[in-house]
Amino acid sequence: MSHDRLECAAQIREQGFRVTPQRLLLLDAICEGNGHTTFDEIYERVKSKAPGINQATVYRSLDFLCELRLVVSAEIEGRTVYEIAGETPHHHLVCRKCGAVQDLADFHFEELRSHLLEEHGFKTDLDHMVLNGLCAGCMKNQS
Amino acid sequence: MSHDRLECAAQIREQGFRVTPQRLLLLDAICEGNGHTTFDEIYERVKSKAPGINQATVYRSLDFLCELRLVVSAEIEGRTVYEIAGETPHHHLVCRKCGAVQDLADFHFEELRSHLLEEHGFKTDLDHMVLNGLCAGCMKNQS
DNA sequence: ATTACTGCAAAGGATTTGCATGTGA
DNA sequence: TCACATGCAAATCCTTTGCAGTAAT
Repeated sequence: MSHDRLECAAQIREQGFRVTPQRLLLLDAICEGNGHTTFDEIYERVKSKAPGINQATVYRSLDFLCELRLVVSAEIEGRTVYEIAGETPHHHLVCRKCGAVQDLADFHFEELRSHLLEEHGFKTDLDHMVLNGLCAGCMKNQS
Repeated sequence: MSHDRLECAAQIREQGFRVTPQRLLLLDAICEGNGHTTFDEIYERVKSKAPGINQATVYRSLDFLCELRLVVSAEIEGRTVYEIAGETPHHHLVCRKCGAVQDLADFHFEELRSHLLEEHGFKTDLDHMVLNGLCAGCMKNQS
C-alpha cells in the first residue's frame, strides 16, 4: 500500500531516465489518494506543493510512469484514474447508480485467466479491471 | 447476428420517438461491421449513402440508440465501439500487440457474476467486457 | 399542427505537440 | 557537457450545444 520513493527512483534511473522532482511529486500525489486518483486530483495536489508545474508535464509524466509500470491506469466511468503499481493486484466494482468504488481481490479472476490461456491461448492482463453494476445499497433502494 | 429494421423501428416508435432515415442508416452501418464499429467507420459508411449527414447527428443518434438499448457500446483501447444489441451477450479479447479483437462467449463469466452477487451483494452488468492481453499469435512471435 | 429531429456553426474540454529553456547524470 | 525534461503556448482532436429550419406522427 505504500510506495517507496527510493525504489521508484532507482527503477527510473536504472532504465536510463531521470529522477526529477516533478516525477517524485507525482508519485506522492497518486499515493495520497484512496487508490483511484483522477488527473485533476493529481494536478491539484502537485500544484499545491509546486505551483509552477505545468499540465503538460503532468500528462507526459503520467504516461511515462505508466510505461515504466510504476503506475497503472484504469477507465472508470469515462475518466482515467491512476494508482501506484506493485500493490497486490486488484480490481474495481463501480456502482453505476451511486458511483461508489470498491476494490475486488484478484483471486476471483484466477480461474478465468487460466481458462482463457488454456482454451484460447490468450494471455489476459486482467489487471485493474473495472466492473460496473449495482451495489448492494442501491439494489435495496431500487426494489 | 442480424438486425431487423422493422423491429427496431417499432421499438423506437413505441417509446414515442421518431423513426428517421438517419437512425435507420446508422443501424445499418453498425450492422455492416464485424461487430466492433468505431464512430469514424459509422460516420463514413452513413456518409457514403447520405452525404448530407452531420457528425453531430451521428453523435446524437448513437447516444439515442444506446439509451434505447438498441445499440451497445464498449471502450476498446480508448476508442468507443458500437454494436447492435440483442445479439447473444458476449465479450471481447483485445490483443495489446496486434490489436486483433475476438469475441468471447458469456458463459465464462457466469461463475464470477453469481459469486459477486452472493458474496458482495453486487450485481454486475458484466456486459461487453473488454479484456486486454496477448493473443496466441503474438505470444509465439514474442518468445 | 405539433414538436422531435437534423444541419450548421461555434463553443467547449481534454490531450498533444513544437520549441526554447532548464537541469539531472 | 549534453541529452532528457520541463514550461509555455498553440494546435489538435473529439464531443457537445444553441438555434433555426425540417420532417415524422
